Amino acid sequence: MPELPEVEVLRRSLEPLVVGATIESVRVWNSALREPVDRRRLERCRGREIVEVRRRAKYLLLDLAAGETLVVHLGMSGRLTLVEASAERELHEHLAFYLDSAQRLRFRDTRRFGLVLLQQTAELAGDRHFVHLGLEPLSEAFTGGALQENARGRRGPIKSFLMDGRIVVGVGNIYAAEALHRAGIHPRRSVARISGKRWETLAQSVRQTLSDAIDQGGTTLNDFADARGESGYFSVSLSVYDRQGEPCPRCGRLIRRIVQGGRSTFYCPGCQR
DNA sequence: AAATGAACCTGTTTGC
DNA sequence: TGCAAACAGGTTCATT
Repeated sequence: MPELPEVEVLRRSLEPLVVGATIESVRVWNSALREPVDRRRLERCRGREIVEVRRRAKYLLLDLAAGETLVVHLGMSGRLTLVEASAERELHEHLAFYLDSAQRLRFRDTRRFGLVLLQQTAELAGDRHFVHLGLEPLSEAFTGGALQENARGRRGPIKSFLMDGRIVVGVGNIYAAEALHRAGIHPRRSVARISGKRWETLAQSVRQTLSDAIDQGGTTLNDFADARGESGYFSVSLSVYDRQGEPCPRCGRLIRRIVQGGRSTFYCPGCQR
């Protein structure tokens, strides 16, 4: 479900709701996520104030007082929403943080590919989940030149390259397809056959696609929602993703679906070369 | 080293 | 109608 825009939308919606609140207790109903939830370690959240809400790649970071950070990853189907403390436990609600505001931060994740852990804030950069992560696509460092540099010695398809978190983070299956369409680049094109000029176009396309999606509240296909449970509406702006058989909004040719690395790829055969 | 495929898990859609 | 296969927004591991 959540790629960079969705996590950023969640971050922005959550920030004003929880910064300044103190976590009174933590409840874990099911610890079997992507990695087992460490209940004892999570107990350290008790009595801590949430001082900042940040994002790195697709990870949401809740900085707590006294130098520790709650790390949350939504996997494919995760949701993090703020509800009344007394609300009934929802199906697939695996854990929750009860706040002093009489609300609880509910983590629900149908497929359990998500992740929740506590880490020392100062140790985050070196944590195994973060140490190999590539460029933030909305940062100054993300340029066509940087992409081209990272592509040296590689020959694989550009779509897989864009989805490789060691190169650039936050771009998943939806936005890789959309950014390549925007840039006019065929998803199967080898990274060894992309000109310097087109690398710049691509970097701009990735940036613009992600920013537009954030502005529109993210993409809700099935169940993405922000901290208040609101859906995003970027899905109406999708040009190619899940639109096989429909006309390309730019040139009118019919959108095609292929499979790359076991994932669906959607593209326009007319304007993507 | 880079590229590929499979695995993790549950729910929904598609095809026979 | 019923059942099985295919598929879904991510990440990581094993194998070429």
